[in-house]
Amino acid sequence: MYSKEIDKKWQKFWQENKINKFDINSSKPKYYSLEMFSYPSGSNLHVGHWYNYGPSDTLARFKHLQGYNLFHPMGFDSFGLPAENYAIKSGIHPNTSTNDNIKTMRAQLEEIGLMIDWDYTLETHSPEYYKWTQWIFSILYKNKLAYRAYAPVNWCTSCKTVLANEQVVDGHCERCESEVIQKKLNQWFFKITDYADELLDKIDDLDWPEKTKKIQTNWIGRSYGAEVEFKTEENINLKVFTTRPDTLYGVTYLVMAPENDLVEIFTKDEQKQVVTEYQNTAKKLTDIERTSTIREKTGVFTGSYAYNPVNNKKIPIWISDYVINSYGTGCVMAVPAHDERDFEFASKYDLEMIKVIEGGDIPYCDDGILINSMQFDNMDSKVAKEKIVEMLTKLNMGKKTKNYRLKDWLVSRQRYWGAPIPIVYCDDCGEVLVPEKDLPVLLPTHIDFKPDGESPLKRCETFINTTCPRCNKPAKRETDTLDTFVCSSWYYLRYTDPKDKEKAFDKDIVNKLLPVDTYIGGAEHATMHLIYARFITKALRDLGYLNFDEPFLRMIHQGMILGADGSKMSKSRGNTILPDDYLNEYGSDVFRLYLMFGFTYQEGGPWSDEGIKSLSRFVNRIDAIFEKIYNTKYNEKNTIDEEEKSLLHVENRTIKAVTEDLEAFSFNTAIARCMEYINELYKYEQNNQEKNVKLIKESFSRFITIFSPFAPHFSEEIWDKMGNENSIFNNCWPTYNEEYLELDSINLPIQLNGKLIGTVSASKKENESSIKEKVYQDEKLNKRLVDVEIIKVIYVPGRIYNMVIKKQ
RNA sequence: GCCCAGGUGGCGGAACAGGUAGACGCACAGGACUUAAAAUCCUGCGAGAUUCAACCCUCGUGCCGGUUCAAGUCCGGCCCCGGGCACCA
Repeated sequence: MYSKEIDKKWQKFWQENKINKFDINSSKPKYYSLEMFSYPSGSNLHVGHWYNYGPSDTLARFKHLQGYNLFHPMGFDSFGLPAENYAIKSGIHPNTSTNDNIKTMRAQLEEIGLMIDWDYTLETHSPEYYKWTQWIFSILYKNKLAYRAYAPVNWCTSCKTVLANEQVVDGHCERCESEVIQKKLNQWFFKITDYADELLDKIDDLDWPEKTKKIQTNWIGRSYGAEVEFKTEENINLKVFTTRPDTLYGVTYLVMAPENDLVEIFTKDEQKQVVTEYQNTAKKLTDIERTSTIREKTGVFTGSYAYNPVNNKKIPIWISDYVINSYGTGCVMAVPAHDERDFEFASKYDLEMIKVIEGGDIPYCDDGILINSMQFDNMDSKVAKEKIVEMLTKLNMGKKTKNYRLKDWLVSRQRYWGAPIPIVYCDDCGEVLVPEKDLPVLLPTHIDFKPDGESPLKRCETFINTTCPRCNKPAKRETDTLDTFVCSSWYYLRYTDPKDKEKAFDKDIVNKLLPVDTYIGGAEHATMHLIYARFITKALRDLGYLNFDEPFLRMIHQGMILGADGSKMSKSRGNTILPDDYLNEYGSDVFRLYLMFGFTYQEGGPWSDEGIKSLSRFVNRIDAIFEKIYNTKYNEKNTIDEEEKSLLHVENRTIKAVTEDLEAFSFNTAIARCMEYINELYKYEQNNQEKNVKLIKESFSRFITIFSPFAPHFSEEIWDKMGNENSIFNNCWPTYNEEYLELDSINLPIQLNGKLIGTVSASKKENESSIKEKVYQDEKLNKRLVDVEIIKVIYVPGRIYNMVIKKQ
């Protein structure tokens, strides 16, 4: 009987016999199977961990059995806020708690029984790792892909740190859900926008969930249009970005964001007071208030005018908070007749509207035929867009351009538990990069953690005070640390040789082992980790450190396991499922089998105690039939008759289906096929007086091999009991035999006008007249065909025989 | 508001490329074994009508319509649920 003791027995065996060892020099084709690494939390593994790592281990073992040189590493994303917040509460140093947690977590991961070579592990908080995270920063810095800027940034009032745009959800912090406000600060950025086009264009090549690709596409948000310059009274060229240059003759005013630096220049004395008041009001609004589409639009006139480059029309310059300063030029040309927002604004302030596209009521926002546009009249919008931009280019008053929603990645954080940014500030030399030989810039260990809006490192004199690497005079260190997403943006590269002391990774080794063949992890990383990792890979490629374009060829998101009540598991609801409880009762394999069988992997769903019981039953059923077959003296025969053919048919169908289902991450149907085989085996065992024992044993042996990735401990135990010397994982994945895949005869559905009226027994290749004969010979079918006129017969061999009759 | 997924028995979920809807499992019911129960094994199990009994008799994949010999699957419109973006000019 299968139990937790069997898990332990084989986990020990695998370790002692180095069954999970990865050999970089193997001549077999590589398969890099990766799951998103975890944050080492203090509590035990939850169902989510099992659901991520269990099924993906099945895939990994399957690939190993198929003859691939499996690379399946595991590590820890160990920098980050939870450890620091815990330290603030408990006084326990993050380094202590993190190391303890990793120890616990690794022991728990080993209890799952994963095919992992723990020689290839990493912890992002160790100096051996973050030295190279700092190195990544250095090479980006040297190549102008990392820069420092004074800019408005997102500030989490509770975490007391800045956040990247990607980490702000509905105006709230992605982690703690506190309100996020705007602050102007000196911060570090990675120039991800340099890669906007490639990140977007290469999405098509990825075998990722369509949804995730769509989210990234929208996040990057490329729009094509034109930059148009409007000369102002002050003889300054005011630039705007528009996707609708075809509506240029309909521009009746310009609007700038209130915080735009140019506002001051255009504000006339008599408008100074209202403008300043408006700017102050706008500043006080939170992002949520300001970007709410329900809010009525507001704005004020600056007092200045500009001239439309195409017809010299004099138009007023307004400011309004419906314009976003960080997108485009922070100034837009307003066409109230053909834009809903401009229409709303113009209606409120009684501004002029000029219709330039033929169509329905204004605001008419679709493309159409131009009117009131001089020589462009009667032209279609699509053509006019090109022609008008051509003219602007000639006039030197505009050009074709594109804009992105994506902004540069803000990577600095005002927190302690992260990789220090390797920069020193010197009074003489300014901003100086710490040279590679001085890396890592170590995090000091004795520190006061209280968050006060500045990096806790700012209070650590021994850390701050240093000498300038360039001139050797006293200098001060950068006290911000790197976003933990920087650490996780390159870990899949470090895995390939995590003990390398000379470099972050070896070019030849990463080129050999990467890209990752399948990457499994949560869908919530679509606009964060998954976009950052792609960017870092592309940047490293361009800097000559590797030669592939994309880190993750295939991506799968696991769903979420809910509580038995159908809602998200939470302590407050009391619907939490603790894997440990079930592990003791049923063993790892049963727990893993249930997670694979009970849900669609990408969907997840509610937990069921009855459900896991059924998988325990299934495992015992396999055990029981195995014992019976191997320990009973049967009346033997050695012929292959109908019964044997039927067993072989189900077996080969199972091998084929399981192979295909695993490729498609359809674990539930794969296990269903295994159940069908066992059911068939029971039938054979019970219904036949004489048995082909040799055939059953061979068949079962192939079955247990394909079952081993799903239930590795149990299968290894059975394999051992069968008298095998080697591990079942030294086996080869069985291939199916075409001969037994097809049955001699099937029940061919017979239809009348597309409705089923019965079946006849036929072979898959039987000709039409033979089927017709069988139909008329069948009493019940024949009865239905009296007095009807068959107009047409559609016969798809092996599929359907449909007779079309005249309707009465 | 826009974009993307999804809606199938009492339940979890299957269904290749349009070709027997409901695989496999749970729950339930009946039977075998047992002194009995549990466990195990076997059988049945979408709804309805009809029937001594049985049946491929009718209906049925969120709703309405269409294409087709044939629709869970394709097309058009709508409803609901989940996710993403949200004044991006």
